[in-house]
Amino acid sequence: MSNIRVVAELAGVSVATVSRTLKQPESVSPKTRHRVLDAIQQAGYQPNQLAARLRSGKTHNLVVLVPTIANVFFARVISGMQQVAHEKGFTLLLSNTQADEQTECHYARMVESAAADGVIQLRAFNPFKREHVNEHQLHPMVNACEVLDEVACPTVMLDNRAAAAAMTRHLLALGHNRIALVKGPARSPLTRDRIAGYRDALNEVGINFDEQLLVAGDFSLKSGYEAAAHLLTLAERPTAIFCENDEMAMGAMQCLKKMGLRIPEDMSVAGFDDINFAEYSDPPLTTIAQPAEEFGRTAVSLLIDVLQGRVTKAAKVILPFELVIRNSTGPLHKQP
Amino acid sequence: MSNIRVVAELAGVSVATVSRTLKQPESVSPKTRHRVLDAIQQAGYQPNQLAARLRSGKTHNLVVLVPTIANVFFARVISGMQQVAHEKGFTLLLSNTQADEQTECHYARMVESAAADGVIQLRAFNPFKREHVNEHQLHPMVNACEVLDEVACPTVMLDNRAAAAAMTRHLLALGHNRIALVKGPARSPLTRDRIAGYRDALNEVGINFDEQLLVAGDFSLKSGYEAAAHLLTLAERPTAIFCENDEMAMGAMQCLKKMGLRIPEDMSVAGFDDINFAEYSDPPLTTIAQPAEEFGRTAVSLLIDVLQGRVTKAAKVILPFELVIRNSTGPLHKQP
DNA sequence: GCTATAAATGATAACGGTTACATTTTGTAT
DNA sequence: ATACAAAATGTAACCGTTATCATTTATAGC
Repeated sequence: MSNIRVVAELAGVSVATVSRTLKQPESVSPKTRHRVLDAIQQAGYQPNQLAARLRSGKTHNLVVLVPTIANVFFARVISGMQQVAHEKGFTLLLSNTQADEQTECHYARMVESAAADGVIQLRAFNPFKREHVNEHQLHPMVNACEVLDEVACPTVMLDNRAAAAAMTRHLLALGHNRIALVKGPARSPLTRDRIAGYRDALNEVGINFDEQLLVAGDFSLKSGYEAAAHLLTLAERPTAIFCENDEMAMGAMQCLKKMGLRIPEDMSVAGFDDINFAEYSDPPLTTIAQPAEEFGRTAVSLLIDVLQGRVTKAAKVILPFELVIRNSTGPLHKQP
Repeated sequence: MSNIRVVAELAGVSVATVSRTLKQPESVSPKTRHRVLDAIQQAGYQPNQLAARLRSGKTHNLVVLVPTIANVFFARVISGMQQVAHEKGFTLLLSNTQADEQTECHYARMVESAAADGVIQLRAFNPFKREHVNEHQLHPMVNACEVLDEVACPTVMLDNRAAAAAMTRHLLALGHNRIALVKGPARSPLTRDRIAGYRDALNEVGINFDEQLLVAGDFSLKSGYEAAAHLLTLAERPTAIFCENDEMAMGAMQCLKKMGLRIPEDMSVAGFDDINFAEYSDPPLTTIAQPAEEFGRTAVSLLIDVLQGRVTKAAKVILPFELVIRNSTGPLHKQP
């Protein structure tokens, strides 16, 4: 592999001139510029990024900590990240952490060991050690999707509370007054906020919160199925099930249909995220649309701003949601 | 950020000894080892990877070229890759190429510019320039999922032809003799192989191939929907639809149900991949299960072997598939 | 105590760029 | 032609490691 010295010799100039030809072409006279470019061509020269990065101290790598890539929503978020990263000359180092804190810390440490410039964390966990926390200094990190409130860190989020309230109001407006909520992972702030929104909406119309109607889930199809199965065993069944993501809603629908219930006549079902499959489920799913790709795009762009010193405050960017009403929710039908 | 010199001074040894303490601890006497480790601790020293990589010429980065991360199947493949990469101390540089050749070449060039050691390509396209092809030298590349036959390159694949034949035989055995096939992207070898398998099975029982029953698709839910809609307009309708992936099968089912057809009584539908949603669709989808995570694991492991010179031939690893029969396929019911 | 050998450590040159500073060349005004 | 500023180019230090080779120190055998 040829290096800058070979090119310099070939062009009959110094290595500095070769470097300048590539980095600041305007500072090199047209005729030497041509000579150098010809030599580069001839030598098949590709500048060694490692060397350049070592000298400049910038890796142009961004670590992405994602709990599970196999999650359709996250896959879309990453897709958006990739787009902006590519445009701005950055590369994404992907880490599928399975929500394992040790793995997250391991990858975050790549920043300290100069293997990456910054981190995008899609989960509510701070992978940086306390010791390194400098009160007035931002970590080179951006938090997206799931809010990490303990640490001052630029964040891209949805108003989950408002979104959950909007969906709950939609169900209430259809006449439902026993609405079950299938939660996400217990510790997630996302879950907490959505529960809050759900309660807000119930309070508005004076319906008492019933603990029984809150069921644990983990965002998987299976947990949605099981949650629905559990709800059907209750003495006082709900008439609507609001799931904190679409996968669980689809799992729940599968269970309900298997038990012979019609959707939405016998039970309304709602989801959250508006994944591709939501539109194609049977019946098509009522859900909250989140701008997944936009989450990714904004997060990367924000992180680059932080790295380049253009952002110095832990700003929060709130992205809009949309209530998408399809056919899985409908008016309450009185049981005969 | 403290460097190796600071640590060396702190421990009262040379930089070489510090380096050795970390890389080959056995070559350092126990007492200096302790002294050095203490100094490292005290200085909060993290070796600079950029420097180490520049010197050693290895980046421990692998570029992954994936057409669309948002594809559920690929997401699982990447998940498997990540697992092995992490275990072996490698990092994945993710590139969502949207099947754009220019983007693919751009990322592949990272190998030449020392930003990555190798490439895993999930699509049938060679991102390396011809000029660099050395007849007897392997590219630092592994091809997975979609076979790239023009270039000698280690490959991880499924016997798509056999799998498609197996599914077609299953449908034939149920009494279907007009079986439609919804294809993937036209240029894909994967599509070509699956068509070949489909024809193999038809030939075995002496059914003539009908061009009309071959419909174009692009692996999206929408294209499955449209393909089904088209098939329903045919004068001689098929009684079964075999889609080259599960998303299209789910799109097709949505269309059929909307048109009032029952599945499988009026029309059997089969997919390919066995994504999570397949089990939870209505009805649960008959499909070909592919070991997606295993694709990823094998690909990474193979690439590392190539990089370390343990593999010098363009070996093909063929992974097993499994015919998963659920309820979307059933015996032919004669129309009244 | 004295070699011969092995083990541990040190000094220093790479790795391949970038960049501050020094030097040369070019251009312009007198 | 001369002086002087501006533009172009060259020189060499530097980024933080690792690897090679030389040197010192420990170990063993006699």
